[in-house]
Amino acid sequence: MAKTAGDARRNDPERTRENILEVATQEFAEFGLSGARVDSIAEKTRTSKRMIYYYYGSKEGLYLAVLERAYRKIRSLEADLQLAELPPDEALRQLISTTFDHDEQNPDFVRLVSIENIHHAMHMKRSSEIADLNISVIRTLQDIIDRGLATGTFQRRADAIDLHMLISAFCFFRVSNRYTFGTIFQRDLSEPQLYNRHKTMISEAVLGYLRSPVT
Amino acid sequence: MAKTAGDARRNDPERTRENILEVATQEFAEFGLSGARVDSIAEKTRTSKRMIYYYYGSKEGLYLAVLERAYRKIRSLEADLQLAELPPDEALRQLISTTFDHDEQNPDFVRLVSIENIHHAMHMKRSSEIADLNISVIRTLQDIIDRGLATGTFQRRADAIDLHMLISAFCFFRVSNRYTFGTIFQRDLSEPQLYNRHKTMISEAVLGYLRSPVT
Amino acid sequence: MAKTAGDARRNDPERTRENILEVATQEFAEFGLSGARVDSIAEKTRTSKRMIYYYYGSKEGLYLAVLERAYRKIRSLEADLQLAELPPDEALRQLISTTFDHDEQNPDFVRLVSIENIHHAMHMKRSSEIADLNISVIRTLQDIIDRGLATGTFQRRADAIDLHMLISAFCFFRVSNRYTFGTIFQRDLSEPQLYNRHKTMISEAVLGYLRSPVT
Amino acid sequence: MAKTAGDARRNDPERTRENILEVATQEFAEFGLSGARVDSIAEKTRTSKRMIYYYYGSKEGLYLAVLERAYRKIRSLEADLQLAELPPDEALRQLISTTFDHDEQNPDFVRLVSIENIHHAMHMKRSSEIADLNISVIRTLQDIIDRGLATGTFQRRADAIDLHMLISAFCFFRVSNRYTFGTIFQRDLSEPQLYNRHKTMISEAVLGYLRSPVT
DNA sequence: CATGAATGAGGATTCATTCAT
DNA sequence: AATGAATGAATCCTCATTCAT
Repeated sequence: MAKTAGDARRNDPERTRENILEVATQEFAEFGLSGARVDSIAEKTRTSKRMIYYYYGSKEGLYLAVLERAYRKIRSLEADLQLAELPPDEALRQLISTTFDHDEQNPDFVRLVSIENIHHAMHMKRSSEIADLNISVIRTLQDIIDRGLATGTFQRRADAIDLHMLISAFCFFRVSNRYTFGTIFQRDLSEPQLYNRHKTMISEAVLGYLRSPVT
Repeated sequence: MAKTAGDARRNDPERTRENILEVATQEFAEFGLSGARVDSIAEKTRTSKRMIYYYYGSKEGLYLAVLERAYRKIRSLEADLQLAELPPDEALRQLISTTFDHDEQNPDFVRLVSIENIHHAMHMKRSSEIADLNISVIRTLQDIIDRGLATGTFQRRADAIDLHMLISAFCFFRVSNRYTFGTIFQRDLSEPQLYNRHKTMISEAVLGYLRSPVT
Repeated sequence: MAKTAGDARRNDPERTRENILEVATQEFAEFGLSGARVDSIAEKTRTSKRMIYYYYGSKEGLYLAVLERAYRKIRSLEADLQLAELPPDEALRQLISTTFDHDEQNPDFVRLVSIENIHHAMHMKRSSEIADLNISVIRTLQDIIDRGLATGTFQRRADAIDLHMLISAFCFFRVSNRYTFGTIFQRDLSEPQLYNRHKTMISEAVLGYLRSPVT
Repeated sequence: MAKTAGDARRNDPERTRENILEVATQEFAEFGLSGARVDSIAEKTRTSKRMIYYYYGSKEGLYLAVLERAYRKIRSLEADLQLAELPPDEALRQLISTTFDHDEQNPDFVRLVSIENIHHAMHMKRSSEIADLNISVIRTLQDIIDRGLATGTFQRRADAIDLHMLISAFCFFRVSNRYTFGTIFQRDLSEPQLYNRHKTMISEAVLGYLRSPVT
């Protein structure tokens, strides 16, 4: 009997591994590390619980693999940015827009990061892969700041990492705290009409900060 | 055997309840809802596991009580603000400073809110107490915005809730994402020297936003 | 409803613990540490698997408790020996007889010790209780040796621990190696007629050793 | 691609089988039948887990092969003894010395026998090879006894199998119970200085037994 | 002769919760 | 108001073994 192209079940370990990671990503993002159930993950998989242990060794091993995969995605996204040609303020707007959209479109990632913080980033620290995240975004930001100061667009010599935090904080919070914020203020943060308003707000706030003279 | 007045252990249910909540707050903040262990909480308590069930019914009941207690603290803090007399920009700086300091000094609260978001604010929604959180800060902010526009200090008619989110996001993120951010950027966000720099940054960003004309 | 004397199930933790130990002793002696099944032990108990963990924490914890209990029995037996009044050779014969009978009658103990040796006495070493086994038998033996030399009954100043080993070795081996020895030599070592012959043999060998002059 | 003569890895099944047995011997001796892990054995092998099943069918099959190999070694050793020319007591001393040294130098064998006893010699019984162990040592011993009685060196008509047990017991116990004995009496039985003392002791005890008149 | 992928069945352990007093 | 003992139902994980090539 010839192997048909569609019979990937038995012979495509890479696909099996990926399938496990996809399912696990959702479960961990939904319930957290302790809250997620290996049994539940296995059921939603095309394979069995046994294979999860075969490939990832333990629940924590699986969680780490999920985390690494999530960060790998981001890294490639950040690396793709081509902002060197744009004027500084425009480049910054674009960078903010990218971050904003990313978090908005990847609530699983946002939740995984929240979860990892609950665990004191313990797994991330142990991961050589994630720890090495050479955050290219910082270099990009530094370049924007330098160019902005040179052209006089910006007045303030901001620290690139601080600036990244300012941007990230808002983009991240909108998603991470969607539920409590929405409950308290009866406002659905995923409403489309808030989308542009918020993106503008964070952009203007950041630009406002960089433009304002140091007193 | 007569109960003596000093024997508060057996005769002060209020103290016992409070003691349980204190311990539980730390445990839930540290390990999350599923991660926390009732046994572990009980051990650190001056009373027994049985009492937790006696007073709070279930693990979730205890968690909810912890959450309500955490929000109760905040509410009183926000209500204490006396900013009406200050000029708008000064009032805003003070409000931001208060939020900033609060989150910095209450990492347990920040973590509890993160955890509650992982749970889709499900418990918060069910709590009549928390849902009723009469967010006075919004009224305070609205007043500041109005006064700022009237005096010409601000140019932008911002939405008070949006503004609150802008402020909260940064203050909250600094604490909630301390671990992952610290790991990736090798920067300890609790370092004292960052404290003022960050507080200034968020203040200037918000003020910059309000000052800048709408294009 | 008054507690009846017979209703020991719920209210006699000591009896429950003892019951677990009895069953576990048999299972560990029969199948070894890794071979024994917690489920199987639980089934044979008057209580549930959960209680095993409640009382002993883990399979190893249970195994250690079983081991400690086994040694505790021996210790009290050894301490009961009253040999000071007997002539040295008679005292020695009696001591040997006691050891011989003990091992013959307690194959579970012999097997547990064999098992513990397979584990490099790892659990025993960790047990403060067993490690402290103040082996009174050594003092008894030393006294017999000293008296025998004084009276001229013995010619050889033997080391008490060596002598204990000489005696133990034979008594223990008869039981511990019953199966392989029996299979190879087609001889059932538990046959009653071998009992006296073997007891005499070890006695005479030991006495022969002590009596013979050092060359 | 032609197989080269030197590529023994793929082409020497006998060597592969032997390699598996060597590794398995250590693992079974170290952890027992249930304690040993097929995975662990496979990893330490030059081949794969699948080959173990290919050659030995099952874990028990492998264990049996290990056991048979261990006994095969012994048999050849015992057969090599050339004691007929020596005077009876000297022959006995030599036989004891050989047994003593063998056990001392082959702790793996001693442990395997202990393990097999835990399993009631079940595998040994099923093995036609081991069951047929034509214990030449018994004939040797019988010859020594007979000659000793004839020459008047010995007074006691001992049973050859009993005598073998007496000798084996001590030699075996020294190794099999090394760990528990060492722990209880704080004495390292593998110390070189004990070596001669113990060898002499067992020799003198056995000779003392044979020399002493039956009362 | 050789192998990487796959797995069903079981095994140890944990957890929130309740019982009986 | 308070509690020590007890527990059913998961939950994570492991193990010897087989499949397909």
